[in-house]
Amino acid sequence: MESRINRIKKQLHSRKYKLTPQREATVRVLLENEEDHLSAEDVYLLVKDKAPEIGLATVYRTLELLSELKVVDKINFGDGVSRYDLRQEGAAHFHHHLVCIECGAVDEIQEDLLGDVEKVVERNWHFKIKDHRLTFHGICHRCVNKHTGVEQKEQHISR
Amino acid sequence: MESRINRIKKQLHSRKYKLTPQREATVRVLLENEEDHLSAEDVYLLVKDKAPEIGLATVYRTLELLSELKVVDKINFGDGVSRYDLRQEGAAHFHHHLVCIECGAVDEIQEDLLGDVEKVVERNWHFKIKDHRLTFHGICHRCVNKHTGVEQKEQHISR
DNA sequence: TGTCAAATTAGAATAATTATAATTTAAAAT
DNA sequence: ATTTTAAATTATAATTATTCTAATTTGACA
Repeated sequence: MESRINRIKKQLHSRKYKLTPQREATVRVLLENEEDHLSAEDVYLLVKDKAPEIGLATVYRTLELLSELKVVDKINFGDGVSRYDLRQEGAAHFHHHLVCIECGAVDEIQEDLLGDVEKVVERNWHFKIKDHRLTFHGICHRCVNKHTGVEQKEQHISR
Repeated sequence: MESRINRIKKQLHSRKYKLTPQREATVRVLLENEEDHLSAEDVYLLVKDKAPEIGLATVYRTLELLSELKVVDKINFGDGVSRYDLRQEGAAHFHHHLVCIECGAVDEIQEDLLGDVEKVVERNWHFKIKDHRLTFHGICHRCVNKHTGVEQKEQHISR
């Protein structure tokens, strides 16, 4: 964990930014909650434990900065809040997500499944791909198991 | 166009909703701007020409309703606003998008390129897919042509 | 025609995010 | 060590998008 923070520190320095105590506390929260998809508000509340004097605006600014550096990705699952998701170190692309329309769980797929699709898109649409966002909406393995076949037909997306 | 509206009308009726004048005006705006990715505010301003007395809240409610019926899809490209995109009639899945990080253009891919990927996901993650969202970020064919090879390396995402 | 539920309206309220102005911090230069 | 300077932070205000509320209107149908 310390080494990971150090590498992020170097990334910041290489772009002439500093790793201030507030920024460090924010990064630690993200590392400690790598599995989750935290909103800025969520991060703020967690960071307050480490650095009670921090302001919400600073958290927003820090997350924005980390986005720029590709340390986190900003993503929106349609519930009106932006969420911030740590990118695997060195990953060229954002990972994929499985959003359960029943229980709301968000699972991650770290493998890149889009290699072939991207080749097709670049060739046929003459579009130079830099990154991608892929999210599947459906029923997660936990909820599938909870169900009989009949009930599964009645699901639909809602807010 | 009229027949398309009629079919939407039937869809509404089958769920016990009415096609009120406000709803019809909203649907017309969406049909007339099928290529675009309008925000609720955009739709509101356009609908006002047809039905000046309409309220913004009604537009939101109508768009929400059309989402439920899968006539439109609600999508967010990360700029803080939800946008509403007409679904091709009868399409089982949402279409894909190409977002240009340089000029901001959003192009559509109507073909479903995810068939194989979805099979893998359903099998390996035991996830029952109902729908998907796929967006590529990169440089569109128009901007690629504007550029020399060198300049292309300098692009990055910003807000 | 009267009744009733659904839909709409204007405007208030809420929630997320960004901007502002004053203050603090910390590195670099003297 | 002190001064300088730019960057960063804070508290708070402002803005923007979206949803809620209460009162009113509409329209199908008994």
